[in-house]
Amino acid sequence: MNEPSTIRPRRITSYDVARAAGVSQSTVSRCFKDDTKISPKTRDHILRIAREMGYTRNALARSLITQRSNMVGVIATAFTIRNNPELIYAVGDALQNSGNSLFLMVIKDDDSIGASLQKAVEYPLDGLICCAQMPPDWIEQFATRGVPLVFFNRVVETTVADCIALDHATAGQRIADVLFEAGHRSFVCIRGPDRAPVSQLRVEAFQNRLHSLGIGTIPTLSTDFSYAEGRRSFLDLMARMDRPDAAFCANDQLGLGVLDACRFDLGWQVPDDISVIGFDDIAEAGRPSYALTTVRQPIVDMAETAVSMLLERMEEPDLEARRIMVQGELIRRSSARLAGT
Amino acid sequence: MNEPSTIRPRRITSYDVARAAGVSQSTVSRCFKDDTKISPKTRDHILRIAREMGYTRNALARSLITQRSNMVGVIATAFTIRNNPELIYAVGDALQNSGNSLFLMVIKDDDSIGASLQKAVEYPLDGLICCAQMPPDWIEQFATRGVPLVFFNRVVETTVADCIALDHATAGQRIADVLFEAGHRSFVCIRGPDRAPVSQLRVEAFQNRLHSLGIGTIPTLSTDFSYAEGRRSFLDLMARMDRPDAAFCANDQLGLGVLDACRFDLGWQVPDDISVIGFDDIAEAGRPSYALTTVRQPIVDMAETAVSMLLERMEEPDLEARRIMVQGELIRRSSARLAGT
DNA sequence: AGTTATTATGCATTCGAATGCATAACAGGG
DNA sequence: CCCTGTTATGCATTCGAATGCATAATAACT
Repeated sequence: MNEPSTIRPRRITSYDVARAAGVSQSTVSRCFKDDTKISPKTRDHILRIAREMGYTRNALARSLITQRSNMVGVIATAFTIRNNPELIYAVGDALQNSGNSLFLMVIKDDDSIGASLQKAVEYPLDGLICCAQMPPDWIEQFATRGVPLVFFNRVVETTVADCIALDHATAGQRIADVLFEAGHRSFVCIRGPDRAPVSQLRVEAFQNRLHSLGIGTIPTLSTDFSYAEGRRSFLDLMARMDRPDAAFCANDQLGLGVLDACRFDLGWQVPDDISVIGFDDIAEAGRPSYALTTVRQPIVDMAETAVSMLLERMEEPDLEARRIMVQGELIRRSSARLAGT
Repeated sequence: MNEPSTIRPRRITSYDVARAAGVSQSTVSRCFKDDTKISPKTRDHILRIAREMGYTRNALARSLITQRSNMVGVIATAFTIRNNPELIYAVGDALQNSGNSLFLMVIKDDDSIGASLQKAVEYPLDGLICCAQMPPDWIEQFATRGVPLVFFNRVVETTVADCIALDHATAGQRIADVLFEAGHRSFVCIRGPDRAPVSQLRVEAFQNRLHSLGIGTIPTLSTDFSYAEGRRSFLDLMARMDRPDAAFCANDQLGLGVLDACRFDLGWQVPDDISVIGFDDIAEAGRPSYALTTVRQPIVDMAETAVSMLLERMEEPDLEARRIMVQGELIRRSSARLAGT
């Protein structure tokens, strides 16, 4: 007896419009497609009535019959969203410009992706941009279902999905080189989470290069990729060792934290006492208060490329898998003593 | 003749599963709902077959019949996304925890909202959280269609939508008061975009309060709410006037820009030469390199509240409209000389 | 075993738009 | 005015799952 006091008003359907306009439902339907032939007279007539009645096409019903939802899923971790809001905007904008919509699935971290993948197939989404790690069987799954898939900054060994990523490893090496050339000989690393592939690639390449240049073990701390952790863990480390020549941080947030730790907690001069290098070139890194030397990750370009790759694959489902490696640009600022200009 | 070489494989439907399991489609359907009675034996049997065949329910088809898409729209401007990525995450997370999905519509600015609104009714979304200005006829539109609507940081005069916003005006006044009490007598304002209501509310309240305290016209510049513009426009202003006692910035990005302008471009001591105050309390404001005095906007709490308001209204469509004003907290840091502790 | 109470299942319809095919309406030509 | 060629419209079906109602199957009692 206690039914909802306000019933959601019944939706106006194409049949309602058809009836009111004295035509068939098919004719109404055709009014909203450009390609079909329909006499201008009836079209105007129907459109007027439709407007008066407040009729709008139901995208869900259309999707059911056209087999396209026009929704593209994006899976992003909390970290990605917080650190690369530009990415979300760029992807959303590009998608919308191509007539698609953005179905955003946020996940705590790479491990909690399951539910989102399930949703992606249930809805069903026309394509997926994934900024997180994905279990191989799921990759397979999307492939067999014919859902185009693009990985963003996660390199995946597969021939059934595209992938665009910064070349973290090369950049990590590069940093090792320029620091070494500039005379630095003792180092520390502040990493992100242990299983963040991005952090891993950057730091390991850095360390390996230095090893091959004859540097011994490099003290390294894992953190959660945040400013606060960067600052705290660096102080931790410095409490138990001598000041190194340089600190390499797996991303800029950590870098900023380390910079502040040096300047405000330890009272060190940067770069005279120590060189600090970050990764990403987020906006704050470029401000004079920080002037963090870093590697630029052109996130907006990458986002746009990711979307076009996806759209291409949506057109042409059996394109060969592409693997785009974007080279990061070393941005020299005053937080590090570097060789060269 | 040139048809797509890879045809998207036909989706496995409940009929397919039914046939394979030797039951009817209805029975398959019922397997995926907890509430309906079905014998454990057949359920297991069907679920096993469904899994083997890779069957997943089609959310679109379900929505068509249940009249619920389980998708909630969020409309956010580029600025909101860039400046409050936390908001996106918090909203997305809260929605997902309640069994809904996030349909994100990004817009360039408040003026380009039209297309998104159209999409919101077409899809159709079960509810809408709008972080932008919306034309009154559209508000009406959603109301008549029975689509719950919550405004975030946009105060709208309406009885048909909820709204949660920071009390920008009171906070603006408060800042005027504390600066005045601390002896500041000459001021400048760096505003955001002219039609950003948030900027308007903050700055006008600040100015009005100072006027009523006997302060004359306050030099004010409109910008685009970014660090770069804050820095640039402040320098512009300082080129044509004497140093004021205090600068009030409509948000923290501007505040950081002004701070850097003072310290790095003008060589001023903050807060000795000038007090700088921002608004929002973004992460960077709290770092020692800036230590910007500001008003905290509890964005994550607000986001969660917005979602619960929406969910409540989705349950109970004719709740009275609520208007929640969140009080900002003044965060005293070292960028301003203030009275009191 | 017979009768009732209780599940468990199936049938048929519904949601709203798109579309292939058939046909009606109309225009143009002789 | 009739015939042909277009163009515009309608009919009927489809997409995939949910659900009220009817009924078959089973369980529970005498």
